[in-house]
This record gives sequence, structure tokens and C-alpha cells, in this order.
Amino acid sequence: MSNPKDKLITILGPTATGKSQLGVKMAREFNGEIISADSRQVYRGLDIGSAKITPQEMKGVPHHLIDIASPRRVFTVAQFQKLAIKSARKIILNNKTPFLVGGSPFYIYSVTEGWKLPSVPRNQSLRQRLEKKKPEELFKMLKELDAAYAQKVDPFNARRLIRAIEIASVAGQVPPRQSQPAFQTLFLGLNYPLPELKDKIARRLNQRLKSGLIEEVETLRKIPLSWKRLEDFGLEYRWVAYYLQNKVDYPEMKSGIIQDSLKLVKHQLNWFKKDQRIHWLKDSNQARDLIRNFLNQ
RNA sequence: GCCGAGGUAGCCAAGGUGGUCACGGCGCAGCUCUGAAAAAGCUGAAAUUCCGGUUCGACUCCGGACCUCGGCA
Repeated sequence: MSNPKDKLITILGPTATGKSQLGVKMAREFNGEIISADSRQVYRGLDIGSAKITPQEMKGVPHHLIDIASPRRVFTVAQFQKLAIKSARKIILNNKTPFLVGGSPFYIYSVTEGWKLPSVPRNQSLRQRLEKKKPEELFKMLKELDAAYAQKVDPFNARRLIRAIEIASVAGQVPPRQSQPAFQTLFLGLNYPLPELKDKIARRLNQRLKSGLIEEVETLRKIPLSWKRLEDFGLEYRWVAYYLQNKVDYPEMKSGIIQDSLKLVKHQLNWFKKDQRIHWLKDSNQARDLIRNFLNQ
């Protein structure tokens, strides 16, 4: 069990804002270790496209939850949550400070809020069977299993319905949402105005292409990974996969990546902007002060 | 210049024997989110190139202008 007084520092924000660099900088100053909160960096082989930090950039700061999963297998938020909390406890036990750093809101909040996820793992064969059904059929099925939850669920969202059926068919019903934060968390946010972000994203993309983004996807393809799987990773992986299949040309690939990146930014901000706890940083000095205060409390 | 095709939202695009608020998709805006989350879903804003004619009524029919595409010169 963890002590609710255990402290966790979270550095979050949309893509391309320099979270990793700030994380390393602060971790070095405050005797910290980094837990990456990124739904793509967990996979081995997704390096350039996921903006994975390089060993040099880590500057000796230990990083957790990077390269822990095979891209051939689906990694889930439940696994992430378990591992992240475990890592954080271990770091604290060693008298160091855990920094949760990343841009995957779902992953971040699963840890900071201590969501109690239903302990029903995903059932691949059940899902495959249910995926053939229409939302209305799924809704009917769910209603028979758990009428109360059916009242609350989005009846058009097949994916959610399938998950609900998956849970209800094992647990009898879908349990109500519950949370139990395991840490006292300081939320630090990094952001830039949208036009500036777009510019950063475009420049970063050119850099990545020069560093071998296309080759990275070709290598992943040889693992082998299906085109479908590569496309599911999204963004650079999706568009480079399209490009390698000649579904789009080079300029279309690039503009597709940029456009989808901006969509990602908005999606991330959609979670973050309503979170009043986040301190949106002006510079790293401000981060330093906030962290010092937080740790001295 | 001539012949042909066409001009419907920011882009792509359906339409009809003339008859309430014009199908979709992308993009855009807002929202939901608890084991695929860089996922999935919901809501919304937004259009008949222009001018004239026929008609009770035209985006739809007729004429003209302008523009685009293809062919011929």
C-alpha cells in the first residue's frame, strides 16, 4: 500500500512542447527519476516517430516504462497504471522523487487519480465476435446483462459497449467508477500557442524524416507488423505506412502527419484545459520554485 | 476561336418529374471519456458562381455573363 503523502510530480502538455527535456532537467535538480506517460513510447522500436528520448538525452536520469512492450501486442492503460504506480513506489522507497512525464492524458490520469479499473482483462475472442454486431444489438445485449449501466452508456459507441459487455459477462455488472489517488501530485503543464506549436511540429517532422523515420517504419514492418497495426499506431506510423503502400504521396504524407498532430494537440488539451490543478509554466525557473515548495510542504 | 463537359459549404461530392429547414465524407468548433486512448463516440456551424427570364413557386427549366477542365484549331 502506498502512503497518500507520497509525492509525485507530473509534467504534462501537448506534443512537441519539450516535456522530456524539462523532466530530465528537473529530475537532475531534485534527485528524481522519470516515469514516461506515453502510450507509444512503451513499445520497442517506435523511437523516432514517438519522440522517444535517447540515452544521451537522459543524461544519466533513469527512465521507466519506455521500451517495455512488444509492438506486436496491445498494451493497455491498466498495464500502464500498474507498472507506473509500482515504479513510483520503488523510486520513493529509494528516497528519490518520481516524475511522471508525458502527453497521454488517459495514462496520466489513470495514475494520478488512482482509477479503480474493473479487473476484467480484455477478451480478444469475445471482442472479435462482438465487433461484427451493430451498436443497437450490442446495446440490447448489454441491457440484458446490466440494465442500470445501459442507462448511462453511450448507445452508439460500439467500442465502449463491447467493453461493458466484456465486464458484465464476467463480473455480472459494470461497477461504478471509483478512484483512490495513491499520491499527492503536483501538476506542471507545458504549452505554446497553436500557431507556434504547428511550426514546431512541422520542423520536428522534417528533422525526423532526416533521422530515418521512413526507415524506422520499414524496419517495424519487417518484424513483422501488419499495415493495419502500423496504421493503428497513428500519426507518423499511420502516414508513413500509407506512403509505403503508395496510398499517398510524400507531400500528402507530411501534411497528413501535421494535421493529425494538431488534432492530437486539441485532444490532449481537451483533457488538460479543464484541470484547474495544472500550473501552466512560463519557464523552468517557475517549475523549480513550484517543485521546491511542493517537496518542502 | 470552335466543340464538348462542368460550376452545390474551406476541400471532395450526391441529388431531383420544378414544391417545407439540399445526402454524405474530409476539415473546422464544442463535448463525452475508466483495460485499443495517438482509440471510440456525440453535437454543432457552414453551400446551390453571377444576371435576367418562365412559373403561384427554381438549386433544378430557358437565355446570357464569368470561371474551370478536356478535345480541335
